[in-house]
Amino acid sequence: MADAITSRATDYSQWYLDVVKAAQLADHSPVRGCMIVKPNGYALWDNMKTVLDGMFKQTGHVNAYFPIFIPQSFLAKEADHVDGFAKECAVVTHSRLKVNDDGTLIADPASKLDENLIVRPTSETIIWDTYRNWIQSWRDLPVLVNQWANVVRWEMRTRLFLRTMEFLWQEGHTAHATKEEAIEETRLIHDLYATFAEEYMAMPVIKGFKSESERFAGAEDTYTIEAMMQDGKALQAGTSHFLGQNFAKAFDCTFQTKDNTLEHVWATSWGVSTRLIGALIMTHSDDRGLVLPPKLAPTQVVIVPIYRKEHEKAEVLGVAERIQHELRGQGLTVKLDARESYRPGRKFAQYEAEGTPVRLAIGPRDVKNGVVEMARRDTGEKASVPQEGLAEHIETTLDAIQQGLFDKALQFREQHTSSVDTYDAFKRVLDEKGGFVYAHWDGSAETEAQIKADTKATIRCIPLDAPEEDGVDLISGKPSKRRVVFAKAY
RNA sequence: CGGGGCGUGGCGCAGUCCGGUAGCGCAUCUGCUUUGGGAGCAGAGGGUCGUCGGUUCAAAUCCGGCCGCCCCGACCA
Repeated sequence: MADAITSRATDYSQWYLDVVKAAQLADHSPVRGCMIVKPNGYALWDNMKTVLDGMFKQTGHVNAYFPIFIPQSFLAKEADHVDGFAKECAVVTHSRLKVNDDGTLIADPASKLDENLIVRPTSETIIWDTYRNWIQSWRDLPVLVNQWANVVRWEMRTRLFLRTMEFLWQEGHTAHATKEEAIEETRLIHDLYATFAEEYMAMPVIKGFKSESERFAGAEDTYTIEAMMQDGKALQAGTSHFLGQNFAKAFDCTFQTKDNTLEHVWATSWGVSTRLIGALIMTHSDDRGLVLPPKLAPTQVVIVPIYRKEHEKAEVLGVAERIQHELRGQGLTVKLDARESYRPGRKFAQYEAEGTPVRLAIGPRDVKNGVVEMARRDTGEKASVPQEGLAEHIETTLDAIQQGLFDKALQFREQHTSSVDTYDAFKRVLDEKGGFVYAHWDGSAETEAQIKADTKATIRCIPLDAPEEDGVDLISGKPSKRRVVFAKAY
């Protein structure tokens, strides 16, 4: 391995799980491949949801909810969609159990369903079956609906947060009168996801669209945001799909236009999932545990009181409570950890593992001097700070942490991004350095498949901002107009 | 489904080769002393060793079947 990738990366999986365990985000459940999201981890998801939900609503979207069960026949209506999802569906075939004479339980043969139900792997089909009835006229459009839900995909191999059998997500499903409007919606959400990733998660992303082979099953175009994890592998963090009229045609969803013609509606769908928790962990964490961006951290500031004697305790806790009150008054989330069963050092280590951005320690010395000790999770820096004007100081620090995390992640990505012109160089860079590799591609599925077979790298996206540049395909030698991003991916 | 590995208190493991009736670390509980970087000491609780069968005076250990899990490949937000 090149020195560019730390030793941590060679054993990334173990390290990653250690971090997760240390922070008590989740455990493996008795149900294979499913996750238990513990309160700490769920608080993080809650914060992400709140921000995203606000962004959706600001852009005119509304929430709704559709059934978890999808009739099997629905799935068959869009050919590409079936191809993509048929192999990973949980199927409900019976409606009740029966206790045998010997005490064993079986699915009651008498309760076999007339038609199997699929546990949704995604909701396009049942939603478009519904939209057919909702949409009659151009006056009914657009439909801008989002759903917060769980979905199930029967994966062969799972990985905590990144690929679980059941996961939580939001899925937006919109219907429009024109192709242009649907594409505009697709791009709007794509931008929204990128903004969320960069401004809230402090995770730089590359915006682009997918090659045909990586496209969502049933989409005409898939826009993606791709992030780089600390081991140099790519993670698809969110996708926004332009579905054309595919689902409208499959589900016969038409509307009457102003010109009194009958047309199929244009569609989009888009989603992000609990995979973002994994993305956040793998982007910022270090060997001491999680590092959370202040804008999403469930607790932004933790206060650890330190004292020996009873009179010290009264003084210290008095100041600590006053500071907590002040900071809360400024809109910060603050936790005062006054547990007496644990010593300060242990608390320090605990909140470092949990990723709390700012820690304040207050002891008799600080009380006497009118200061507190402030420690930053991202840099580990500790400083003595006056109690006077503390809230402003902390707000400034939180902003600096938020920005610092983004800058650090961006710098890491740039250090692990290469540009190559020959297949030999491509293979060498992937092998020795990893990361993102910009290279020319002739647009053929053959080249793409060949590269994947040889190197396990895939085209992560065709970047939107890639400049026009003449070049030749790595393998075929055919002309190419711009570079695409290759990487090994999760 | 192919190739490897593993099932022993809540978690992580040793013991298996060479059978003798289960142990270590962490965690938990009690008490005392501690508290500015993961406390110390003393004591306590908790496991029919994945499962079924076989061999044996005796099985976590040997033999056979089954079940489950993990890692690597094909599938994937």
